Order: sequence, then C-alpha cells, then structure tokens
Amino acid sequence: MELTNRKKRILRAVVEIYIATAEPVGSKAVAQQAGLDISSATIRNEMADLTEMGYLEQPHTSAGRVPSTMGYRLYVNELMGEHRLTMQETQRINDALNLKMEELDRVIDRAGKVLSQISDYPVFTAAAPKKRVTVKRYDLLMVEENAFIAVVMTDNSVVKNKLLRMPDQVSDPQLQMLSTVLNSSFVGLTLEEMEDALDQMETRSAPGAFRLISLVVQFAMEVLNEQASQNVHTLGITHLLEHPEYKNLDKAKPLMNYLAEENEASKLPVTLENGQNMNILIGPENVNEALKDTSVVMASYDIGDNMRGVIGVVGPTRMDYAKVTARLSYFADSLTRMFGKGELPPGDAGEDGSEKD
Amino acid sequence: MELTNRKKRILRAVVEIYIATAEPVGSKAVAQQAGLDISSATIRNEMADLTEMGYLEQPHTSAGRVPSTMGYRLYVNELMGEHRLTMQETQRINDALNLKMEELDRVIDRAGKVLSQISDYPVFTAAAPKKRVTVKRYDLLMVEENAFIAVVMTDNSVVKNKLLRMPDQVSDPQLQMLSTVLNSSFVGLTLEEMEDALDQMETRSAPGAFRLISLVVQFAMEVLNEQASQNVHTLGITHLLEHPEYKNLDKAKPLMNYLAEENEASKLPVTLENGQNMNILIGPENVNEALKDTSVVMASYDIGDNMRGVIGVVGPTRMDYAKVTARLSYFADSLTRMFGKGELPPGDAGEDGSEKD
DNA sequence: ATTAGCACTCATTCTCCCTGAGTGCTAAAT
DNA sequence: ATTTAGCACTCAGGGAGAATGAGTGCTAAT
Repeated sequence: MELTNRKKRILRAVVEIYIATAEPVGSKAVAQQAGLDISSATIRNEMADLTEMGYLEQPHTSAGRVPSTMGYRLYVNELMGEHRLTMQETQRINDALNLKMEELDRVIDRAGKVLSQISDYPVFTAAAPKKRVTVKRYDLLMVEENAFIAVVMTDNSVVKNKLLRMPDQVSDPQLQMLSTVLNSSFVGLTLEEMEDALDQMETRSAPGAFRLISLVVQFAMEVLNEQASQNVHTLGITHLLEHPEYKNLDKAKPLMNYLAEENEASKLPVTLENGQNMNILIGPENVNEALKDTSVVMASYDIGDNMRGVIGVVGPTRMDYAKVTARLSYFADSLTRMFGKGELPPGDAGEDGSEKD
Repeated sequence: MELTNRKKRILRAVVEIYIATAEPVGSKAVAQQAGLDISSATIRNEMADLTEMGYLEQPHTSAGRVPSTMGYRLYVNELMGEHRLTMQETQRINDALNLKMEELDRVIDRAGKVLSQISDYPVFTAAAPKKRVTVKRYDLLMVEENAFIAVVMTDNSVVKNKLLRMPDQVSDPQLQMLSTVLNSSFVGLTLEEMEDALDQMETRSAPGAFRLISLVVQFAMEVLNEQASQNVHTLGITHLLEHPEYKNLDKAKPLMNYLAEENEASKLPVTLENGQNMNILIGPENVNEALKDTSVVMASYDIGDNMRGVIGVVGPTRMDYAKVTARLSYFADSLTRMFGKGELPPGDAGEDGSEKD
C-alpha cells in the first residue's frame, strides 16, 4: 500500500490532535480539523489503512486511533511543522540566560529550570566529561600560621580553591617552595599521571614536605575527578504529574524515581551520535526499561572549544515534539553562543570558571 | 473528665496503629495490641471519651478513630517512646557523613539524601543566614595580561574565587596596587557598607582604576549576598508518593510543587525558638496553607561558632514521629559534631570553607 | 466497673445496565 | 473508481443500586 500525501496529512492531524488531547482520536475529529474537505467516512477508510500499515494503533475495537511509535517517528522525521517561539518566550529565555554571568553550572541549572517551566516537562542537563583535564597552575595563599588557601586552575579555565589546615606550622618561604614544586612537577598531568607522580615523590622526599604536597595534590585530583565525571542533573520532575498519562501513580512513580535518583539518571542516554546536535528517542527506542513509555528529546551545545554539554527534555511519548524541539534548539543555540568557542564568554562582570561541577 | 493513665495508653496505641496503617483505628485493633487486658467494649467507651475530649476524631459515624492535632501533640509531647536506631542505620548514616571531608554544603546535601531515604520522607536543609558576614581578605592572581583570579575570603572562613577578564591590559604592579586598596578599604564591611564605599570611591578615583576595583568588589558582594541568603534545599520529594495520603494526585501536587519551588520552599518554617534544637509542627500548626495537612520535624545543628543550620523532615501528619525524631536528632548531633565549635572540622585532607552556600 | 450482645450506620465494593463515541461495512451518489 | 451517507455493532466509562462488613453506641448482664 502506498503512503499517499493525503494519508500523511491525516497521520499528521491524528498525531497533533492526540498530542493536544491525550485521548484516542476519532475520524470525525480529524475530518473537522485536517483542513482537507473530506468526509469522516473517507477518513475512516484511510485511518484503517494507516492502522494496517503500522502508523496508528487502536486501544480497543471501538476507540479512536493513537499514533504508534512508527507513527511518531514519521511525524518527527517528516511531518512535524516548525514551531515558532513567541516573543514572550524568547524574552523569558533570554532573561534567564542573561541575568548575570555566573558560574557555568548555575547558568545551566537556571536554563534547565526555565526550559522545564516553559515546556512542562522534566529536563536533564549533563556536561559531557572532558577526557584530559589537567592542572594549569597552582597558587598558595597564606592565611594563618597553620592554614593556607590552595587555588587550582585547570586547563579548561576552571578555578577552585580550598582552605587547607595543617597540624604543623608553615612559613611563608616554605609555601613558596611548595608552590614552585607543584608548578613544576604537577602541572599538565592527567588524574592518573598525577597519582603516579605523587607515589614517586613519596619515596624521595622528606616526609614533612611530602605531607604538604600531597595535601594540595589530593585536592587538585578531586578537582580533576569532578571535571571528568559525567554530571547529570534533573530538574522539574514534578511537571510529570501535570500530564494525564501519569495521573495513575503507579505509572508515575517508577519514572520519577528513575529521574530523581542521580546515579540512575546518569544512565540517561546523554550521548549524541557524531555530528548530530539534536536527537529524539521515542518510547521503546529508549533502551532503558523505565523509559519504555517515555520520549527523550535532547540537544547538545558547546562549552569552550572542546567540551560539549547535553540538555534534554523527558516526557510521555505523546509529547509536543514540535514545541519542545523548537524551545530546546533555541536553548542549545543560546548556550553555545554563550559558552562555545573562545575560552570563556564575554560579560560585563568578567567570567567565572569556578565551581563548575 | 480526667485523662487517666489508661486513656493515655489507649491514645498512644491509636496513634501508633494509625501511623502504621494509615487507616482509621477501631476498638478491636486497639484491644489486640495495646497490651492491656481489656475488652473492645471498654475501649470503645474510653475512645468515646477521648473523642469528646478532643484527642481523637471520627471521619464518619461508623468509622474508627483518627488522632486529632491535639492527639498528636500529646503523643509527641508525652507519650512517644524512644525509638532506637538499628546498628545498620547508624552505620549507614555514618558512612554517608564520613565519606570524605568535602565542602559543607555537599556533606549536608548528602546527609539530607540519606535522611530522606531512611525516613521515606522529603527532607529540607537550610543553613541559617549569618547576619553580618564581611570580607576578611582579598587576593589577586595574575593569569594572563587581561585576566586575573580574584580570591575572596570572608570572616566565616568561606573562600570563593572567580576568574575576571578585562578589556584592558593589567600589569603586575597594578594588581599589587589594586590588592592594597581592596585590603585596606573594602575589608570588614557588610554588604550595604560596601555598596556605599564603592559609590564614594567612584567620585574620587580615576575611571580606569575604578573599573578594576568595582569588578572585584562586585564579586565580593555577590559572595556576601550568597552567604546572607537563606538557602533552602529540598531533597527526596518523590518519597511523598509512597505514602497513602498522597495517592490522590490532587493532594500531592500542591505540596510537591511547594517543596519543589525553591523560592517557595524558602518560606519553610526554618527557624527554631531560642535554645530549642528540635521542633515539631503538626498539621494546622503550620502557618502555610500548603502545609495544612503536613507535619514538619526539624532540628538544628551548629556550624562553627556562630552559625546554625536547620535540617528537617516533611511528611503527612500521620508520620512516624518517634522514628523520624530519633533519626533526625542523630543526624543533627552528628553534623554538630562535625561542623560545630572550632572554626572548621578536623579531617585528614584538611578542611574546606569554599562553596559554602 | 467491665463486658457481651445487638441493632444501626455508612464508606466501600461489586454488579449490572445504559450511554455514546467510534468503528467497519454496504449501498448509493458523484 | 472514489467518496459519502447510513446503519448495525462494539465496548469503555459512568451511574444507580444492592450487598458487604467494619465499626459504633447502647443496654443489660456479670
């Protein structure tokens, strides 16, 4: 059987009505809104064909039709219209992003929150881990005789600090020395290399000096570790409850728990095929059991020259794909514009590389 | 009518059975478990009395009894038995807290998560704002010719840094100068005082120098602002869904939204009367509308010498108060032991005052 | 003072029936 | 050869009663 143009238009109408109403769609409803001047009987025939072809499904004999995964897929790939953002929405997004140049993760968090609000679905964000982060430089600042601040800057311009406290006293010259050693021997190394370097140092250093060094290096290693780990956050989980498919708590609970558990959420499909910067996974296309009846729309954005972040929306398969993709891609573009290219973004108050996590 | 000892024992039994079952409690059930050898008829009489006195309520004529707010109050104040933590539980708590000496807010976050898990209720945490935080010292670290790192340390030992970027070039001596100015004129001031000082400086400084100063001071002000703001987090909201009172979504939604919205949550009753370090608010004792049918159990813990944090559990009025208070007070004590007294906690890797928020 | 017994109440559950949206098929109309 | 009107049929969802049973309050006996 051939998928005529008219069939496509009908399929599109079914998907859109279903997205709007969450109820199986009958032939009459399609006849009214599809815009094609055709009687419901004809549409019934066409819909029967579409069902046979696998694009539609029937929950039970006397009910309307519901798009199948295949139907959604076709809709997303070919039929979906461009959705325009209203002025109000772009305004809202821009407000959220421009508010103030803050730390990267805060901006993303806020972006996620706004995205979740305007889309009414939960949102997850993930900064794709950077493979080889290294420390670019160390600074040590004396505070009291037995405490100092270690400032560590990585090659992706993240700066972190920690107040370190010692049992023994430390003098200013000692700190100078320490700083020299760190900046010569523990710079440009990956996490593993640092570990090795530290081990080696242990054997051929005075124990006192080594304690100091190891204190700072350990902190540096924590920082690198943090940078290397996939850090997935989910926001706005409660939006799920607003959608009829989750009015049954037994449906909602597993998914909510899945999203709420951070370690679980980290299994979200936060990777994108090479080159792709937008991806839609529909229902069973998700590998994970908990996401069986759930669609995930995600987009990537650039951070600096060689990092990528992923931001995505999670919702029922009956999700307003057009709306969501429009918003999502606008977000991703905006974020890329903010963080992509050139080490760090411009901004009145300068930039902040700290506390990225 | 007098509240005899027997009446109290019956009330206690009713509360505990109701806590366990979430169903109105009948005389028969009480007779079985109360341990007093008394027939259900007698208990019926006593329960009738308790109802008249206001400690119990009857949802409808032919239903069992449910504790009233007054009943819970009495239970919590007088009748509630000590609940012992199992070895396993203390172990779990200790694991969570001792894992590694990290930043304060992470430890608290983790503590909250575990508390939420072992109590099955949402948890909120709040570091009570410190009134007068001031900057103790500034450090500036040159990075490139048009970028430097500002490190700000407050008098409550919080250290924050930010990478600042400039349109103009800055020289090392210039930075030195800047640092001197900052450390002499912008130290020991509160947020408002700093604003004033900055205004004054503007009139009588060279514009170029002022831009630099204002950049750093603005950052310092952000840090102070962050310290001064009540920062409430909520964790484990989804646990609500596990309790029968929220199986009706219309009940669950407002509360979940209330807890999820951070600005809303900040209105949580996170204050404790002077001297108190544990407080229970039962149902209507909560001022807030959204918490009308909800109880809040909270405890405070010390951070350093002059800060207090609050950690609390939110749940239905039918909440296992004994269990929750036991866990909560153990947590609060542990946290106090970790962070209380003496500026910062001991720990193998030293301590961290950074990123406290 | 306590308890057994009994009539009564009422939320909950189940059953059965009805309604109406929607279908598929057939026959007429274009 | 399509398209459409008409009609019989299906079946989920909803509402009305009836049955159930947990629980009560009261009375009379212990």
